[in-house]
Amino acid sequence: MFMDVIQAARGTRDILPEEVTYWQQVEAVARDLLQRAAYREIRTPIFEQTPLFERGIGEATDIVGKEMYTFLDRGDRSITLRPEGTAGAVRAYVEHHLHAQGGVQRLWYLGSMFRYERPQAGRQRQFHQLGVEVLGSADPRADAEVVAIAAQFLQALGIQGWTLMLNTVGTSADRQHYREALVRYFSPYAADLDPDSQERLHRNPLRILDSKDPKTQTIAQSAPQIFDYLSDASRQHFEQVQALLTQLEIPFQLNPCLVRGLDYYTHTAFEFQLADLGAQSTVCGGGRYDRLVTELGGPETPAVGWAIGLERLILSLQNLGACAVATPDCYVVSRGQDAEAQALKLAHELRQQGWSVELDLSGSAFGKQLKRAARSNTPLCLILGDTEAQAQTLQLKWLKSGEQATLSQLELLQTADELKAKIFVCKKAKTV
RNA sequence: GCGAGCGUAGCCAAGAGGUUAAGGCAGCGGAUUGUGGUUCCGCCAUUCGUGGGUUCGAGUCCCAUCGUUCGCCCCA
Repeated sequence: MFMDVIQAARGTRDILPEEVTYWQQVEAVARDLLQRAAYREIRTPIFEQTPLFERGIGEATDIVGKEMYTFLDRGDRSITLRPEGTAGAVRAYVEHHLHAQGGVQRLWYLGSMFRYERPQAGRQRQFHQLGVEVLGSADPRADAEVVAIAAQFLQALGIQGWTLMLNTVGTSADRQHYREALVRYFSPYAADLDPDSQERLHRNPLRILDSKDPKTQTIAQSAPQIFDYLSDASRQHFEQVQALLTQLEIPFQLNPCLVRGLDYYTHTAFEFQLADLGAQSTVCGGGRYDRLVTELGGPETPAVGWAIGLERLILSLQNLGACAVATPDCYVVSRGQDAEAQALKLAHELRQQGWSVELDLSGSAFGKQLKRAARSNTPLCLILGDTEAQAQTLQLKWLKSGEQATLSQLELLQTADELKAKIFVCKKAKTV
């Protein structure tokens, strides 16, 4: 090439047509499932005022501390590309007084999120999340419903072998007591902890629990458990969630080390993990966040939700094998000026009747065009040459059997519905 | 942000300082000037991510830079 080719920015990537098939499948399954569960889609801006995330996610979190795409716009406002979806959804909920509609609001969203991180497989700077939020219910059934929908979603996509990790982080009061206990427990071992954990001892001792350092892990094994520091109400909530999941036959694994990274979580915390994703095994993370709505200026509103990382989900889906690609109903081949014009018109009219039609534009020999028709996997091929153009006819060719007949163009359009039924049968036979 | 590996055509890939840069897939053209998935033939990188340097000589060595992959941190 003559010039340097400009590449997609670091941590971003193009989703090419072949892969888009997977995205469409995921989106279709999500829409269907969420609609059946009475969730309503919400679309919020891709950027927000920076303080929304600072307040909502928490100043001390890594996301706010070092991963946000923040910049000043031309009016000197601090703007941030959303690093997650919950803050924006809750902001909209508060701003538009959705709580005034009363009852429970079930929302879902799907879109791009942005975090300034080192890219890896399953981790981009621009990535996509599907998320749900149930606002206005403190009932453990809401926690269970949300988890159940995530499980159903994975199941509907044919993803097996996930592990559901479950924990509770209690209320902020519970957590405060627990935190103190952890500091008391870990302090004598401070010198034996890995450097990261030493640093966390006073800043965020809960995080020490999921350190990957072997020595730290050994020490953490006998650390006090959150379960012993829960209030009766918190404990009861967590036990009910577990009972409900058991009743729904959703297997889970209690993981007292599971600590979610965002400040707003209370009570239930959970993660769905997939074995085939390497270091980025968490495909879905969520939990209850009873304090966030008031934090953002709304009325006291308990809430629970999750987000699924679509890139990771699709990586796993691709490991399962190919996704069915939609093939056209028919492929139109033509040669010669009149025939080419008539073929274009025919394709146009067939599409108007609901057909999906691919028109060969190459102008190359019939042999080449037929070759392409065969490769396109379509059941039917229409052939127009000079002879057909003059007689206003066409050759109708079934590619699998090779059976071919002459038909007037008018006749084709009149019997399009019957033919379409036959095409449907051919396609079905192929996919079986 | 830290550590390590990698970067040769649209894709996979040989190449280990000596020079016309293997091979396969895909693509395009032809054998077959109006009929398909086979076969055969031909074409398809003045250049090895980019920029410097070492050398008589660099895809091969060195440095930088960009990208990518893996791990850490963290998260979806």
